[in-house]
Amino acid sequence: MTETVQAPGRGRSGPSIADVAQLAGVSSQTVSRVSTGAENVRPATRERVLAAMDELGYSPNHAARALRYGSFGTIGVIAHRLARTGESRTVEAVVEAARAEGYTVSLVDVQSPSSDDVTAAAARLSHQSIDGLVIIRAETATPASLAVPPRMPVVVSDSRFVGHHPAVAADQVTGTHLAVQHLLDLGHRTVHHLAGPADSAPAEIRVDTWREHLVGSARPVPAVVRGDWSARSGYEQGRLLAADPDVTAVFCANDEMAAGLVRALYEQGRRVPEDISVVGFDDIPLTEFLWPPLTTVQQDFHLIGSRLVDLLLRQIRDRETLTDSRIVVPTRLVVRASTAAPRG
Amino acid sequence: MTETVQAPGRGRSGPSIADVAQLAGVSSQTVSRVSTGAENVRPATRERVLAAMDELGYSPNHAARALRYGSFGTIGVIAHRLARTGESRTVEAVVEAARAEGYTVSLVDVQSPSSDDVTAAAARLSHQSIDGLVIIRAETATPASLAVPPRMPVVVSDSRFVGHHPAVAADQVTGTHLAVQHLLDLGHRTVHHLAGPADSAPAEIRVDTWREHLVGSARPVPAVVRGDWSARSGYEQGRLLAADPDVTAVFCANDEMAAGLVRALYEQGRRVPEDISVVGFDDIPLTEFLWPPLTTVQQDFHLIGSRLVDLLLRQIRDRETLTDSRIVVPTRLVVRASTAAPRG
DNA sequence: CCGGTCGATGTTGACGTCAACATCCGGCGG
DNA sequence: CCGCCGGATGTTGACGTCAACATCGACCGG
Repeated sequence: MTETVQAPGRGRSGPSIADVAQLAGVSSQTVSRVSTGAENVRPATRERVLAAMDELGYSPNHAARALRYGSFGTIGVIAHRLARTGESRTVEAVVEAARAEGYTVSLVDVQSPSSDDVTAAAARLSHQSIDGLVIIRAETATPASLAVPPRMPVVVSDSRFVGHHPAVAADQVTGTHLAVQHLLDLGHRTVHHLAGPADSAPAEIRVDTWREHLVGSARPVPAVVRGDWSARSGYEQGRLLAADPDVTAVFCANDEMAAGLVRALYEQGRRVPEDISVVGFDDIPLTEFLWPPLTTVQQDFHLIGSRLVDLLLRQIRDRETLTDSRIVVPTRLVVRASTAAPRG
Repeated sequence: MTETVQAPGRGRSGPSIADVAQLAGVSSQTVSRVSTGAENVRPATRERVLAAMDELGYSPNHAARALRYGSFGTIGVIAHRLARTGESRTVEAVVEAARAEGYTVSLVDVQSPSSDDVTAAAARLSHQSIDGLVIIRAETATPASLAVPPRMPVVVSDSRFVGHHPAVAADQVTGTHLAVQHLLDLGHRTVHHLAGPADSAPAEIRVDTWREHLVGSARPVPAVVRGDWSARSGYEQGRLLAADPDVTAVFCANDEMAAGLVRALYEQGRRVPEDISVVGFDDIPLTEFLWPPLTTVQQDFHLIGSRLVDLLLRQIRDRETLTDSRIVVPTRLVVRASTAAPRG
């Protein structure tokens, strides 16, 4: 397709293999052998070539190698709102795992997690010579409408894509069950839910699981309250919930909203956990040092990141077709001080 | 699964310009013209080529273009501990600004911010065909020992590199002065400092500025207390500080340590701000919703990121030499509820 | 001393793209 | 009716690298 004009070439991109060859008085192929670490080069020759490389500051042109090899040593990562806790930790793990395997990472941050934006980003990245693609949180995208270039290995951190693309996802269902059951076990009659935005897939999984659990336990199901993941939205919804005397336990879809909620509750004179118990989700580093320390569902973002890379590299290296693969990374409940039995 | 039958002589990389040309019944050069948006192609021909591209799922091979043009449309980013607030927000801004200019980002996360690791990462990235390099927080690296490939445009988010590389940095000096002066203005006799690790350049700038300010104001200078940026380290140091009755005001080098510190103080029965005032640094999103909401020095990571890209692209596109450039991004003090006049 | 062998090194071509130049065609002025 | 002109399209070669094959030379056994 028609593409934007390239930024004007940077001109000479340094010395080439030929320059080194000339300086060392050998053929370019010998230089190539040295630079790829081939065995069959006399030590004296190798020394001479290395010296020439050093003198000229030579380093191999990756574009040429990529062209020759048909592979780029690069994986593309599409993320949304990179600065968010889960995203940045997952990306960090992906970058780390990729490096351990000798790959670099090309990163794109999409404005919205919609099919259109993700598809566009995938197209952009595939122009950028990548060997595979990691999509972190496709959120509002649907398997049907998300298009990735044909033959491009892909992994998605979203279990809805099972059957379309290999997926790695935290076990949010179990995590949610644990959180809700924990609150019921403490004696709460029911559990309110401060959910993430409705266009987020993980948010919806948590809502659905929360509802199922309550229904399955024959408890009343309160109306869902919505935030947008931010602490501020948690604070705003908290002000409303604080006014409702029926609320004794709130399961929040992430820790930041939980933090905002807790503050709003305090400001309205409702103590945590004495009056209202609160559970978060994610276990971000600060959670333990909030007041009170937050009971939360821990997600292992680091493991998710490295599994994503595992699965992608299996496709890239072994040409495996893994569309049905699904790796579920366990979650666990970390009980701290924000939950307690209801009064009376 | 059986792997797909290889088209003769081709690996995983998709159809080439030649395949499209054959299908459309034109020469490869005409396809190239269509794909670069050249004007001189008859509309009917263009249509035929576009249809062929579509049918084959063609997209240009970036490695070949990069080789041809000597430019890659990619900038390299070296970060340390990507999941940290400042880093991830800066990287996000860099990615966003880069995309707006038509560049993608290649990301490396180094294990340690030392000269050796950063130099190695820079070498690795330069093998990866990048047009320029952004180094976020070189921390323990020194200008003398940090080596980047010759002719490679570089920007560093660290003012110590002025004179070696163009730099963009938050105005930490002013931020620190504001924080310390704010506490002195409230009537505190002096201000303690919970610093970051000694091998971090920003941490040292804050220490030095804090000390200078106290000396300049003829106040006693307490011993520096060291954390490692984590909330846990703030908590641990907070337990010690809580035992010292002379402590009435603490300036913390980041918000996370401040959060840990506040919690430790509470646990030891010292209230914030009634007994001890606390100031943080960064203004991370949760700061406002801690209890009490934290007075802190706000850094504009987003602006830092976009300025880094500005400065880098000026070098890449215009071949400008900017080694003496330095952009200082303002910081400001956000006063919330964790600071007050000392009792009595 | 000679053919043979094997390791070191050189030569050629191809990866996909695109700029420069070459060619081809229709139309138009003379 | 011819030749010229300009736009559309085709052909060639080069970007830097490396695999495959070619060559070269020294050493070895007979």
